[in-house]
Amino acid sequence: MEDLLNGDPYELDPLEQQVVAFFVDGVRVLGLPRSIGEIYGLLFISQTALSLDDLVRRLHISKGSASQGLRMLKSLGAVREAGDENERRTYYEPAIELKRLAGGFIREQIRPHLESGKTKITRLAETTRDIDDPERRKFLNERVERLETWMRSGGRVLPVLQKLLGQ
Amino acid sequence: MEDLLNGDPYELDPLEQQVVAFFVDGVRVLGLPRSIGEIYGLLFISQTALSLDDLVRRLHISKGSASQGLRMLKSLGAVREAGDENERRTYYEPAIELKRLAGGFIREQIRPHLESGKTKITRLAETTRDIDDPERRKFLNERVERLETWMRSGGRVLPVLQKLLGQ
DNA sequence: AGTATTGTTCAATTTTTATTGAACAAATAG
DNA sequence: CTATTTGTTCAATAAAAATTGAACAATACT
Repeated sequence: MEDLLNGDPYELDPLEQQVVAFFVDGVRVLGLPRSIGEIYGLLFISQTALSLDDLVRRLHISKGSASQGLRMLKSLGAVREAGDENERRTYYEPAIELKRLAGGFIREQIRPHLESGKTKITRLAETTRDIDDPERRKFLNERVERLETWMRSGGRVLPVLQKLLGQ
Repeated sequence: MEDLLNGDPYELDPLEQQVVAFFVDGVRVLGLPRSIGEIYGLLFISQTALSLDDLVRRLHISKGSASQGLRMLKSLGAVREAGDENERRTYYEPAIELKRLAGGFIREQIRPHLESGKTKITRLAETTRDIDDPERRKFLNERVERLETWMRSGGRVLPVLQKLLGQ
């Protein structure tokens, strides 16, 4: 409101835009909304911690988006609240260790699906038992076992992934 | 059209529905459309190869969806055309080796993004060089290096992933 | 006490993405 | 050659997902 004559002083400079765009693309690959990429991107390239209000003003996103975006980023361990405990508002800074980022993503977005997948396969195995035709049942059992193998592989891969990314 | 009195003989039985639902959920995690999961799911649980038309009739999806879905599944190496070269229409069967599935997904969906990411970071590094303030430039260089480290880690992880899933 | 500020929630809206179906091309059958 | 069958393409439509913004709660300031 207090910018007279000249452009909005909160506008992103070209480099900031480039970085934000980079992360917007990045999070889309992970299936996360663009606002997540914008927020993380701006934090990533900022030398100082930013408040929710800073993000709203500089990215031109709504308070709602910023609030929800920050919540998700916190749950992923991708941002943390900056020190200053006695400040009125809270400021955020990015976690930049790949280990932390990958770990959060695996924990929040991948593991739950793996778990629910295992449950569903168990239920599938039960349904398969009720099939009358023995030949059909044999085929189905093979397929269910295949799914179980997939899940086991998935379970084995995640820790390795985390180890490889954490250094 | 030729079903008299009774229900559509093409309707999925409960077990088929369960499997299809499983794959619909599965592909959503990967960021792929539900029709992909439906098609692959039905192929996965079918003892015989199915034609495009079979998929349309049994899943109640349009020819367009089936055609596009099969194209993507072929590009991912997740389905192949069944033998019978002299048949009029082509029949499809699923690839069920995790190695093949993961390999296709990595090749088609992950590697291209990694590559374009590297390119963008190179461009970022160039932009950073033009920054006047030396302190700001130093900070930016650190961040760009961090991104380069991430990409290197990503590049190192993929082959390991493939190896772990292939057995 | 009242008033400002900071942040959350969620129904309404917008934006994005997937799906449909009609038009079309290619290939085979009659 | 004409019909039919098989499959693709893509503009229009429907469905899903993200974003907004107004209402609200909580806390701090005067």
